[in-house]
Amino acid sequence: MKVSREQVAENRQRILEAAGRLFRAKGFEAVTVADVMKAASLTHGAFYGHFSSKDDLIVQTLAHIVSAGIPEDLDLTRYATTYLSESHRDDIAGGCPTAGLAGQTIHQSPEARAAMTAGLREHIERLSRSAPGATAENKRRAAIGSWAAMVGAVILARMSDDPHLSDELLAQTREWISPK
Amino acid sequence: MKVSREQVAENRQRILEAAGRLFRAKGFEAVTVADVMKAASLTHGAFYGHFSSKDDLIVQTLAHIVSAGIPEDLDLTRYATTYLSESHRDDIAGGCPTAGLAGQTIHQSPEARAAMTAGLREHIERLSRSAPGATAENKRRAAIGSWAAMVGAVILARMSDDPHLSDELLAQTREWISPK
DNA sequence: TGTACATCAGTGAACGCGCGTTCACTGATGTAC
DNA sequence: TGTACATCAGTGAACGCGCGTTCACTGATGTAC
Repeated sequence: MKVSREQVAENRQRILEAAGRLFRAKGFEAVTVADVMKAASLTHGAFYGHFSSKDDLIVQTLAHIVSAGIPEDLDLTRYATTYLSESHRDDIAGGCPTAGLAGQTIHQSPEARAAMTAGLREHIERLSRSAPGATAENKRRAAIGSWAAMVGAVILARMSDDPHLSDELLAQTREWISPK
Repeated sequence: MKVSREQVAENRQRILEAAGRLFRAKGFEAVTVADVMKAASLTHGAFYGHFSSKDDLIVQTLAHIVSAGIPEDLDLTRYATTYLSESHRDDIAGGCPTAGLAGQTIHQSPEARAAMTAGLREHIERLSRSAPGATAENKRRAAIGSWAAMVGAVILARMSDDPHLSDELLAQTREWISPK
């Protein structure tokens, strides 16, 4: 049955939201179109009214998700503390899309990589503003180095099946970034 | 036709080698059992004589690949320079398995994660020996922080579809790690 | 050392399940009068 | 404002391809005598 224009827009948002969480939690390939639609409380047939293909959904989801959740004005040290927390490590579905999806996006479509790259560029710029350093160049270097360490540490901490090593990765990276 | 014992062992090595390169290049899910066997110059039917399932192949491949390629005695700064080089970024199939597969191993079997964790633990220990710092604790912290940054930077550099940004990620992370 | 035969690694066809995608149909929406 | 009808978002069954896995068969290996 036909639904109202607002309902259509809301359904599309629900699909993107569900896809965002599922992709982060399980990875692009392990999530089926039917999974996403079920999580959005729709049937899978309706999918192609919103997106042209699963690849298209991936691109739209990344574009929808990457820029969300970065605070406009952030303090790098405080951000690192939150980012490298155990609760962020454990919240894969709701956590940083870069940590959750960057490794897999390498093997996705050029459009998907472009969406992630746009998010990365913006992320670095925002971090640069509050990064330590006398010159703009030093600030940018600190932003990039810290961001690489944060993303790497969360990925490794999530991968580790040893809780003690996982906690240590987060704590040591936190302390290693801050005194710099 | 039956083949000699040595041939069997050699075939198994070829399968693991081929799987290692293909998994890194394309990801676990995008590579089929037939792809791997073809790359090893065998037919797909022979696969189950060597491994009990594709999941089993993933575990065996990770165990085979993780500890290989780490120099016994390494200098952290020199290692970082090589690791954060453009040629390492571009050699996904032959490059570091952690950078290539850590993000996806999070979603694999407990055995696969255990194999990667074992490699990670060993890697950190080796890096700790040559890391800067007065105490063992400081050395270990530097090793973990540097390793997280290296892995993160290579993943982000490979993900970026902007060659300039990609090069910058490597160069800045290199410089950010060294002066520490 | 030579021969006969049991073993078993590899072959390639086949199976069956799951997933992306399509499509005829339904019925609420929203527009034309 | 009310009514009639065209539109079109969503439904759910169906399709077809690809992939993991199985299996009957082949023929070289390697062992027993």
